[in-house]
Amino acid sequence: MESPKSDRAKEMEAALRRDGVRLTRQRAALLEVLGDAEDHPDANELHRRAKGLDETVSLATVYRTLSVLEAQGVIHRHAFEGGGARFETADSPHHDHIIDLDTEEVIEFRSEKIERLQAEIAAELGYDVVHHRLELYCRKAPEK
Amino acid sequence: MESPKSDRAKEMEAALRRDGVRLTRQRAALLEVLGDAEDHPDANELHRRAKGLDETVSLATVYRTLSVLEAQGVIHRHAFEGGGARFETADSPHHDHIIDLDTEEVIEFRSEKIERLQAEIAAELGYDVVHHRLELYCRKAPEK
DNA sequence: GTTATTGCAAATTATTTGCATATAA
DNA sequence: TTATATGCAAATAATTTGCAATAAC
Repeated sequence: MESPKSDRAKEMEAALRRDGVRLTRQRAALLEVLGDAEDHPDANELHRRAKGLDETVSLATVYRTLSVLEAQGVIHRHAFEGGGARFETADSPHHDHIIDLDTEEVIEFRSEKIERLQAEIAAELGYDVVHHRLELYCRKAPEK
Repeated sequence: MESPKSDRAKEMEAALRRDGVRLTRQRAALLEVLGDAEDHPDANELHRRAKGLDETVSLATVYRTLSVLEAQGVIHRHAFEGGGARFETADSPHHDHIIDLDTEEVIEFRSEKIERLQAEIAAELGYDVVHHRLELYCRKAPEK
């Protein structure tokens, strides 16, 4: 096998068509790049990668398409500390993030317990949680 | 009583002096405003309030002073969704935030359980939490 | 009297938008 | 064909910075 992830690009493509959004050459390149991404790139990095597939993609189109995809719920936009927004496909179940302060690397995790506690706390204060943001800014623990 | 909070301004003043930072007229105004704030204002709002005490305070000085205070750990800077950074004095114990999506209002809460779980999760993945960010974006729950 | 601090205006960074042209459906 | 999308360059928004003037200590 070679690029098992391109299925994600196809799924995103389908979501666009479903909403009557035109699939341009530039968008196809961006979808491919998003589908292949194993990390959490920012708009600039996505632009850089997309240009590798189609030289004509402009940064403005990257931003515009990211907004469309986000509105469709196909990708998620994260505003981690420092720098601009970073993106990931929305096909994996909900999770929160650990950000390695030294490498900028992002690790995903999920905790049912924390999810539950959040809802409980909000409820006690008379609120419903619409969405949340839990980010742990971390350093590698010293060798045990 | 009238302004029981101004003690906070005095404490911040002391922190500045301790580090040999000069207490200018403009900084005094900002400290007063920060000390009196019961909410989580942004730089612009702080500037607006500070000008009420000293017409000569510029927005640039507000930003510069906020940076100094943050570096000293005297105030905290929060980057909630949408708009610019918002600030609060650092004298209350650590807490997280609920942001009311309809009013922009910020409610503070604290959960030992969540704090503990965060540290556990990070440890399992080989990390130490340096700091974190937990924000619940909420709407008022419908009447029971 | 020094040296930090100021206001102002210009610079930065990330992102958005107006407009004439190109293109997907 | 025709409305949607594009690239480019200019516009925003939040924040930072260079510099000559000013004011803390």
